[in-house]
Amino acid sequence: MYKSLVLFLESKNIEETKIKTICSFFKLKKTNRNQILVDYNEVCQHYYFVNKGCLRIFTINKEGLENSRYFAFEGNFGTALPSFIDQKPALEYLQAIEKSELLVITRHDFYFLVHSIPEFSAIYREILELGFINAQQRIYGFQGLDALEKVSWTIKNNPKLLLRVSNKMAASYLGMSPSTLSRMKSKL
Amino acid sequence: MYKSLVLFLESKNIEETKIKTICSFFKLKKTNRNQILVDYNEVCQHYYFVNKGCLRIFTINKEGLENSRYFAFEGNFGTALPSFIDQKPALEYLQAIEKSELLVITRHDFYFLVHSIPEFSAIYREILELGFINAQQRIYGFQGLDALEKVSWTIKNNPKLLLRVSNKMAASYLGMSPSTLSRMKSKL
DNA sequence: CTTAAACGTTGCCCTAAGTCAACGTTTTTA
DNA sequence: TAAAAACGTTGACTTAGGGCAACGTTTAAG
Repeated sequence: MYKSLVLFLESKNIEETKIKTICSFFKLKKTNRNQILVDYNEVCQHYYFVNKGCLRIFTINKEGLENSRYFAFEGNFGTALPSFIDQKPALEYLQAIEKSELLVITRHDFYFLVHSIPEFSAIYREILELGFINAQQRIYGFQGLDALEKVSWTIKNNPKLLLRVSNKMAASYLGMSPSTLSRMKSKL
Repeated sequence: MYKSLVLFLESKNIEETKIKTICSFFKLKKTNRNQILVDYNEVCQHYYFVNKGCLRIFTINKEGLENSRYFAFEGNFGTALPSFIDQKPALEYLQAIEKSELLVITRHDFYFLVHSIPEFSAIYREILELGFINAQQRIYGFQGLDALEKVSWTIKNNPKLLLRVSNKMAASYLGMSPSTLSRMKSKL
């Protein structure tokens, strides 16, 4: 059941007993398609590891349009991180966009592991570093590119995205209208 | 000389002896206006604390246009972080855009402090968390906003930026042409 | 299984923002 | 301190991409 998490931790060269300890803090949670895990005004109290399915972080602007920030597929961690860190209302949604199996840890236990297991602290640091690098690439990658280039860039750098995710959600991630994304896809 | 760094560390409630230790790893470096600290193909080996002046991270795209990613003013840390982390060529520039006084620590010493002083590890984690949150806000903040709204958003969330930085650099940060930024400023 | 709602695609039109050029001002360099 | 280069602003023109609507298809709900 926790196989993918164990695999993930093994890939970080963590010894078996510590892996057992870490896993013992996670609980399995099954979700429906489109189930909301963190609501707009909620303060985020959990970190999620995707065993199966897919998570999305998004918000809705004043005109009612969605803006997607991140998709977490199998084998990745995801949560409404700014809220998780600062314990302020999320001002965004965390959603399972497919029927999913998630491994969930509470914030309390997460920080307990961060402080008590140096290797777990290193994993968290790595998550933050990767998240940061990823966000920077997205800023660089998107700034000054036209719509077609953004789509090509995403196919190259995040190939799962356009395959797993609806046209509408992908468009809201790419910062273009669904019509434009549709037109760009037909061009290549 | 290191007063602003000491103040910064004191604000994180670090005890005096550790502050002394931390400071002992930093060296003062004075730069000219527009001096490049990390070149495009260089691997970044230092972390910088801005005592006086201002740092900028930017890149240049294939059409020769600049794209600025981050500005660090007095009291902030800054470096070409993705390169610093991964030790790959930066593919971006780190530049002092004013005559500056910087406190510099080598990557080796930086990670030594991260691993040996838990409070310093926490500071690094905080830098990453803030950087991450900042990047997310920028993605949300800019996506779906028109040029005028981007400028207002930046005045609200990063008021120093438009005051300290040239029109051209600010435009390259905001992802719009200098002409457009100029026009937007005249509207408000 | 049937009906309704949401989605994806495409055509037409429109607007926000980019490009280019001109001109005055500031900064840099010799 | 004089000449050159870079910058900021503004106007005229162009264009990428958004809005809207139509239509067929897929998904959800009863």
